[in-house]
Amino acid sequence: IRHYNALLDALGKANRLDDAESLFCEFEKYGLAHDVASHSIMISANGKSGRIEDAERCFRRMKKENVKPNAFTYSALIEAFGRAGKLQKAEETFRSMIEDGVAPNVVAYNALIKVYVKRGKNDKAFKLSEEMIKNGKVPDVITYGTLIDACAKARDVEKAFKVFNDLKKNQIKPNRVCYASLIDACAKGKQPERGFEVLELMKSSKTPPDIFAYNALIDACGRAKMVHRAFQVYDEILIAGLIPDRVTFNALISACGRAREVEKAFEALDIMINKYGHEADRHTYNSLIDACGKSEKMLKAFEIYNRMIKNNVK
RNA sequence: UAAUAUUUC
Repeated sequence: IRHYNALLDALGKANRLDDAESLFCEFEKYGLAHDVASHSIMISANGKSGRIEDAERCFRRMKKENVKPNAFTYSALIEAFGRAGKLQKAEETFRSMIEDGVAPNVVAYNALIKVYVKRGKNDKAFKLSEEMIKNGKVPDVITYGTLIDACAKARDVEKAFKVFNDLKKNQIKPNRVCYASLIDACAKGKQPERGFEVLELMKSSKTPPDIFAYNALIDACGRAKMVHRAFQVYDEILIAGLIPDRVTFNALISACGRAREVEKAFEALDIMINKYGHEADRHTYNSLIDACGKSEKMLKAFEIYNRMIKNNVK
């Protein structure tokens, strides 16, 4: 059964939902009964593909087959509802989890916290993190990472650092995600210098910055219209032996746009395409058009727009 | 065997 579940999961992760569904239905033929993992995999796979109704259907099917959902199942369902923007259903799922006698674990809490953050309900996110402690669950690095991200989205730099300090107070070692989120908070809060400090902190904490951290820092420079420094960070990426990705260039182009440096934006575009082989995506086009607009190069903006349509970028 | 967080906003 484990091998079949693993196969189901692989199909789901390869976005081959129909194949996964077929295999799921053939279990009986092989003399296998679906277990809780089989069902959870199907819920998760459908949820991740944005097929929330199918995910719900899988959950009902599970009940019909008298297989008891566990924490994995509920977490997957909460995540699925969150992805679909259905906050109430996510909350409802969390409650029914408790009613069904399945104690929410850290992952279930984290999943719902994330839904709150996604919906901009930071108060509820923090409240739930406190509630989890009251219920004897220990927030993990993901809990803190999610909360730091919540602060970033609210542009609350001070609170982001406060959460980061809480994390350390609780003897948790911040990982790259936490650092990148913290830099993102500095970016969104327009405090690039603190972002650079966090980058240094990463280095001194034996957590070499990854591309996420660098990209967030480029964005920090961009929002402060510090184009030159943004490109310095880009150089540092290369020195660190990392490969700049499309986000790197999009952030650079966006930075140029904010500072009305259209020429530089196109230089970055050129390097992105011709040196790294990254195709322009909708963010790239957005930033380019924005850059042209800000510099009153409307003709150029229309040209880019047409190129975007031609290349079928949605 | 399955569930949760970060960058281009």
